[in-house]
Amino acid sequence: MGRAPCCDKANVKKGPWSPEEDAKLKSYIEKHGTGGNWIALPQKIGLKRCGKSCRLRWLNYLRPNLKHGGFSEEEDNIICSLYVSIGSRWSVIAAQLPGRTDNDIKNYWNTRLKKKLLGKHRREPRNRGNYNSIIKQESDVNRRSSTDGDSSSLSLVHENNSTTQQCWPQNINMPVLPLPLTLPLPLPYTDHGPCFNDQDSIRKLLIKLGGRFSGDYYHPALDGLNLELSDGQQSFQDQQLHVGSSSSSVCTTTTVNISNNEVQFAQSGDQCQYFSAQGSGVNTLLQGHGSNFTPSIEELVPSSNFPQGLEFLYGEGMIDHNKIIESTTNWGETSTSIYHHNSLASNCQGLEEFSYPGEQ
DNA sequence: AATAATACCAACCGCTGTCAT
DNA sequence: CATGACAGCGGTTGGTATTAT
Repeated sequence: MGRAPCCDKANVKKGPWSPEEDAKLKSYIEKHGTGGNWIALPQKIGLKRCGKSCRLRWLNYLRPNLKHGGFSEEEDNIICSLYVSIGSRWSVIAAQLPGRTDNDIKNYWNTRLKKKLLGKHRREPRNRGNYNSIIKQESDVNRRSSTDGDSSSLSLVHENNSTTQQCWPQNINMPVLPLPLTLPLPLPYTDHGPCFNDQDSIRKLLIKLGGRFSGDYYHPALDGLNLELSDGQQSFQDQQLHVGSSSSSVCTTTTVNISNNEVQFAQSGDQCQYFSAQGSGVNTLLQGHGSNFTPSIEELVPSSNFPQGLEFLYGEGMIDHNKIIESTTNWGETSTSIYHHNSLASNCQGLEEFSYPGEQ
């Protein structure tokens, strides 16, 4: 038996919210709170909206202290770092970015950051003339000062500091490999055919980008993108994982335990979060491992309870069953990020061997 | 100027987790 | 323990603005 619908769909308004509806919802919640029951809320207010819709509107738009658009470089860094670390756990990522909603971050990632990753020039932020945009501009306190800030993020600065090609955003710190510096060509972006939307492509890219995620750990086997290690090196403890940016004040410790068919992922620090998964999901998650794996990526991605879709970061056979993996994650270390090397030339190194599916 | 293509983002949908009964 | 209801989450869609042809 399926779940009953949360509302009478026939008598519920859908689509964009009007200013009047926003005002009603906002003033009611500010006065009375949600009452812990979103479903009943619209009736109390006299809105012909689904409770879920009210909740979403409040959380994503009307809630105080929300920021819209205008993501800073620092926020870009954090989003990218966390995406690499934990995948599309947008609510978790949003929790690290005050004033941001998961929906906002998700949209931002899907429409911009992913493309930045491949060096796709993105257009100037648009000034949409609708009602929401007006609100947005009003609340957009931290909008980037100019699109230069954005375009700079698209400029590749070689080690000689000369701007050369569009590549990885300048201040987004991506994993780098201990490779001789070779400037990659800009990655072509297209919405058609093999593209970055393909998770496998993303995985390949990030894996190639991510031969090392900790400067404290180095294995010569990682040189030249040889990511395989022998069986004996499957447990990593107390590896440092630096994520964040220089000005971030958030510091957490991440601990992952994989044992007894259970995965636990805990973070402590300014904000404490705890995740765990167990049962068949873990098996699914961990299945398919082989004898070879990539320790550096395992370091990078301490959470083995990746949600579906994150396994692309590992590739096949990179997680071992019943191993206990501990990793500390320090957010906001003095170094810029998870990826340790902060020159953009380095940031782009990993791209050199990246190729699209079907491409040589 | 008209049309098509692209980019962006608010909102919806459906699933899962949690809690009360 | 089973069931139902709700909250929360992530993926997806649809509308609209902007840009390209």
